[in-house]
Amino acid sequence: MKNMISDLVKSINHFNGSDNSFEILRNIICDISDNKSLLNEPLVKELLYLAAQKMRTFGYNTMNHLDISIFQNVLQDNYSESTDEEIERHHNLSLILQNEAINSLYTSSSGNLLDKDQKNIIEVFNERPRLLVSAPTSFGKTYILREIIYQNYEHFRNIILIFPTVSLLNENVHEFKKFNRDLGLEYSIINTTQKKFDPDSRNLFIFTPERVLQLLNENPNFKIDFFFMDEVYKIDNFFDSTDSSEGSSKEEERDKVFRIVLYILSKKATQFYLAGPYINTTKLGEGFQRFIKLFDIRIIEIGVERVKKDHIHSWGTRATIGRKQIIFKDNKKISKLNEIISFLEKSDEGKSIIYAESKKKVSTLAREIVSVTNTIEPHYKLNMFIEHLIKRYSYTHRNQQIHKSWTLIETLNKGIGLHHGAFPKYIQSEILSLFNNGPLNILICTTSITEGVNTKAKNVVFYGSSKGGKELKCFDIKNINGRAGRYYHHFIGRIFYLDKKIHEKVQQNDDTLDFITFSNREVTDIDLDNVAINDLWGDNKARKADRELVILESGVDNNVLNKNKLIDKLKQIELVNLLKNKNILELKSIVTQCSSLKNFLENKTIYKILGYFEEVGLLTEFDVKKFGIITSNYSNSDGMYRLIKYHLDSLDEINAKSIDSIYTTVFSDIRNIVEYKVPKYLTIFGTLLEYVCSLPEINIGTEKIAIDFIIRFFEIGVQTELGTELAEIGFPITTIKMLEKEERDLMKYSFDAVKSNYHLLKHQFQQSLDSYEVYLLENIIAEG
DNA sequence: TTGCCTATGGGTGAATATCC
DNA sequence: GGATATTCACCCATAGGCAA
Repeated sequence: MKNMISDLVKSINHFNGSDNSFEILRNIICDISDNKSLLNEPLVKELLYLAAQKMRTFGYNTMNHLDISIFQNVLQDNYSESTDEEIERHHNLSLILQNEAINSLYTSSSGNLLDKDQKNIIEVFNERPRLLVSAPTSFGKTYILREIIYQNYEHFRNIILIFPTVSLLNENVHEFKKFNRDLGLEYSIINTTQKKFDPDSRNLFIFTPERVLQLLNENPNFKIDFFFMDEVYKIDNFFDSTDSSEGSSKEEERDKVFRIVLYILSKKATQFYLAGPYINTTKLGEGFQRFIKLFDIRIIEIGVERVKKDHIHSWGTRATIGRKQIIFKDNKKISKLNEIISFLEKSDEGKSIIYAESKKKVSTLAREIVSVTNTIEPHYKLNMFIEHLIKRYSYTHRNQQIHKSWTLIETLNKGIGLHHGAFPKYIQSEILSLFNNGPLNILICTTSITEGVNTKAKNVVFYGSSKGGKELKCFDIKNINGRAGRYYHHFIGRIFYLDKKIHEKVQQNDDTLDFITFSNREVTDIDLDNVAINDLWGDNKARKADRELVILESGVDNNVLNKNKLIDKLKQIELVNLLKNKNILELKSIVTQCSSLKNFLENKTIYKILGYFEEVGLLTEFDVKKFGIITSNYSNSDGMYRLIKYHLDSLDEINAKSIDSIYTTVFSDIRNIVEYKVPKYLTIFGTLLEYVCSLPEINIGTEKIAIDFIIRFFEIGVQTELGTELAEIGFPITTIKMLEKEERDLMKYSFDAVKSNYHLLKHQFQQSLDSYEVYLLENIIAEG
């Protein structure tokens, strides 16, 4: 304790603003603050306060509930006339003045106290408004964003904020609504492409890259003043391969969307702010360097974390945690994990995330851990949620209720959450919220947890040492580590390594982020289609020229091809030619089939359309069959049951492994095929069909085509206006489908009508919904 | 979907290193 | 020098890729 104080004094004196001295001082502050018993000491309080003020990192004082008043006892004393005391008094007075000076300097115009690094970023932006910031998780990147928007309110009329996932959109919509209201700003906050907006007033779009593309397609000349892109490393698939475990084939990877959106917006808006964690800005690829130069972008790299990270070597026979030690009884990886978990549980060391390498591994690990974990106290909301999962997703098969073999249910009952990309969005976010604010203390997850979602975990345990089949990159490891301890919640985050290789790898820093559009490397055809020839380099220029020639010769209107930016233009041309050569009668019948959902479903039009894609080589015969069966099955009101039943029928034994794999497959199929791929193909088809029909030589009226409605039906899975709105906010789709079937009268209302008359409809809703669903619905209504 | 094949990673025991 | 810890090499189970 005495050592700690003298170390603290020494480090305060040695602090000179360098990363190194910052880290040393931070480690001491965090170590002391993490040990609450030391905090009672008035001297410790004063020193901690001074240290944080000196670092201009005010979060530490907020977390320790320290402010200048801790010095007041000295001030309020009646000083005698002795000279020493006067000096002392003088010293304290100047301390207060100094403190006030610091605070007013670091208080932003919106009234928030900013850390030194945060303030610096805003100043740099105001000097040169194109910025790339690399900063660790929970550094406050969106906090800075709000400050930038506030300071530039006058000339930021239309703003786009880009986040990688829909759940992040919802989180940020909430925050920005509050920001907009609290500071009296006049932005309309728009997060879906369906929502109408007035281009001449102030708009704040909070979109995924896909939604940005759609916005730009529909409003090609729309003026954007400023945009923000979070997790900007996603433009480079080599750098980040988190998505590849999703089972998506190469051509579906998302990096292209990020690249194209960043390319288009950079050319459109003069001001932007790009952010991402752990980007080594001294090792940017050739293409990224050109991008920086071309757009005159300033780079800021924040290397040091605010939270101290304890890296705990757990691959050997023992693990040392501060002064405590675990001596492993067994050398098996799984038993070590169990020992770590029970250590953390017993010593009340906070919430933990366990990293597993695949969805399957998440379930198997869960099953092995659950047997040694203690049962938790009953928790009202958790129980409601479990009841709901059972009610909506469990069925009886061969006289067995399948949820009894569903690992998720078993683990939730024991206070363990599972998290991976396959679960429906609302299940993912409920599990996260039960982990962050509820009774779940352990979360077993894949890289899905790094998708920008914030958690309150203090510990991370590396069980998995790869990602799907692939090797974890240094970047991935850092990103997962970033979840250990959260600034403003913890001083220390712990990372347990069960594999030495992972710990070695995290020390290296050899990942290179590139923007291949501007590089000499071979880019994809889709990149070529969306980039101006003058911006390309190397062989890509010639490739683009060749393609342009083919496109020109085809005679197909380029504006039509541009509407679907993510599909190879040459393939689109092939499709146009295919449709052109069809018999007029066949085209007419397709148009009729697409005129209403009823016709579409009755004629099994989906097979015919997917068949066209097979003809041009975008799909295989197997895909067409599979996509067709799954979408048709799911489009029924008992779609979930049909998909699960299909797998159950071919099952020889009901056990946890087989049931888990059924749920994972069904959930993944719904996300991948029903909600993503099929709508994508239908959208292209719709565009091209309308184009072909409008050609003078064909000339078929297309006014009746309702393909947009059909697409939305598949994409969201529901039919009514109210259902669509509810689905968008994150209400369970299975539940909406049930309501659409059983409560037709109720579902005829508009969302606004339900909102304002909820007290009258309440009873009717309660009859069909389970208590968790009622809770969700009431939350949605309360939030408006 | 199914089944085969390959790559991977975990477990095991022997060999080597390290510590007292 | 002995005991313990760590590393290494090998084997096997398994998951995931791939093709029909």
